[in-house]
Amino acid sequence: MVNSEITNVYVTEDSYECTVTVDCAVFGFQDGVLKLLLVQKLSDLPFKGYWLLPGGIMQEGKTAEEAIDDVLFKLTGIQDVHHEQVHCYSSVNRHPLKRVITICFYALVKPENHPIIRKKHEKGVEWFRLDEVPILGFDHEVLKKDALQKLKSNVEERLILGELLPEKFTLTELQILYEALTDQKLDRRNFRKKIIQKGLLKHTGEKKTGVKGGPELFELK
Amino acid sequence: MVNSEITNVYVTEDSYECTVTVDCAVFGFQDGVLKLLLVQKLSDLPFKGYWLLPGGIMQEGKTAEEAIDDVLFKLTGIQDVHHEQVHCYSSVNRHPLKRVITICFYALVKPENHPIIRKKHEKGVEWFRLDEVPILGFDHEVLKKDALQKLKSNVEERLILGELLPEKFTLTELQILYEALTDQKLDRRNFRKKIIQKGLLKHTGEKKTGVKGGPELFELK
DNA sequence: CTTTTCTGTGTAATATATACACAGAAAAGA
DNA sequence: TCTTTTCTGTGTATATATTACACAGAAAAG
Repeated sequence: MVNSEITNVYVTEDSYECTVTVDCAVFGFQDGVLKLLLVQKLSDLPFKGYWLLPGGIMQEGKTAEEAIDDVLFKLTGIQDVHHEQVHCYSSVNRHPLKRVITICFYALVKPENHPIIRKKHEKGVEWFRLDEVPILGFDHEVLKKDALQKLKSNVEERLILGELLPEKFTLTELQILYEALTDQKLDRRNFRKKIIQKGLLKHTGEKKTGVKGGPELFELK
Repeated sequence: MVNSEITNVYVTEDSYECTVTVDCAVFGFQDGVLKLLLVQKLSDLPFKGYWLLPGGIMQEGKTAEEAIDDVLFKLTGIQDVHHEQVHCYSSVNRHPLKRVITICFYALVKPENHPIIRKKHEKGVEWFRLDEVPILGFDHEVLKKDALQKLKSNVEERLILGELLPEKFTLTELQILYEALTDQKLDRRNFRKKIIQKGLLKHTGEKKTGVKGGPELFELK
C-alpha cells in the first residue's frame, strides 16, 4: 500500500495499484504495402486463438517506452524501433479477467530488418497485410484504429517515417512510402512541390545508380 | 500478485503493479484571457510550497476519465467538465519518492461556472493567468506545455471549446475565444469565412439583443 | 545502339488565404 | 427623439497553395 499522502495534493483516500500493460501496433512496410505485426493468443479463454497487438506488462523500474522495447524483443525478437505514444486505455472491463490499463504505441519498421524470433511462442507471430488483418481480441480493434490514425497524421504533418527510408533516398522512394502510409495517390510533380516546400528535406547533390533516370538523392534535414 | 499468464501473449516474468495518477491542466477563459487552475502542495518535501496541476490517484474500479472527475471534484469542487487525454508519463523518477505513472488530461472551462471549493485544503487552489503561472513542481512544466499544445491543435482542427460558449453565440464571441486559445489575431471577415467553411456551425436566424449591431446567433452542428 | 522505363520539370486553372473599407443596426447618451 | 457611438455584416483584389496535365532527357536493359 502506498502512502497516498506522499504527493499531498493527490486525493487521500485509499491508494490503489494497477497492472499496467503496453501494447504496440508495429506497422511494417514491405512490397509496397503496409502490414501489421500480430501475435496469436494460444492459451486459455478469453480470446483464445485470437490475434492481438504484441503487448505485455510494464515491469518494475521500466518506463512504458522501455517496457514496450522489452516486450517487443521478448515476443518477436524486434529491437531498436522508434515508437510514438498513441493513447492510454483504462476502461475497467477491457480485460475480462483482470483490471489492466494499457499504454498503446505504434512503431514503423521494415520487416526485413527485423527477422521474427518467436522467443515465447512456437507459432503465432505474423505479419498481416493491413487489408487482411483478422478481427483482433480484447479492445485491440480500437487500439489498431487509433494507432493507424496517429501514424497517418504523424506522417502527413511531420514526415515521421521511422526506419523506413535509408539515410539517402530518392523522391520517388519517399512518394511510394508516403502514398502507402497515408493511403492516397498523388501526382509526381505535385508531390515533389508539396514535400519540398515542407522544408524537411535536403539535397545531397548525389545521384542514385542502378536505377533508370539517375534520380537525385535527398536526406532529412 | 497478478497471474501474468492471464493475457498469455504478455511476457511471463513477474508481474508488477504501479500507482497510477491522473493530472489535469484545467484551462479557464475569463476576462478575455486564458488561465490555468493550480493547486499548491502544502505538505512535506519534495516540492513543498510548489504549485501543481491538480491530480490524484486513480482509484480501484475507476477509469482514468472517472478518476480525473473525482480528483477535480475533491480538490477543487469542479464538476462536469469535458476533458481530453494528452499523454501518459512514465519516467521512473518523475516522483522522487515513489514510482507513479500519470495520465494527463486537459479541460477547458469557464471559471465562473465552477466556484472553487477547497474540499481538501484550506488554501492553495487558484486560477493563474497563463502568463503569470509560477514554476510548477514535479514534471508539471512538461505536462502543462504538452497540454497547451494539444488544446491549441484541438481548437484549430476541431473547434473543441469545452463549455466556453453558450449554446447560441455570435461569431465575434467565437472569434475572441478562438484568438485567445490559439494565441493569434485574425481579421474579422477572414475569420468568418474560415470558420464557416469548416462546416461546424449552423445559423439560427436569431439575433442577439442587448448588443450593438444586432449580431446573428450561431450554434454548433 | 535501340528500346524501355525511369526521372525531372512548367504552366494554366482552380481553390484557398490574406489584406483591406464602408454602410447599416442597435444601444448609449444627450 | 435624435445624435453619437460602437458594434455587425459584407466584397473584392492580391497572393499563395493546390490540382491537373505532357514531354524531353538519363540510365539501365535488351
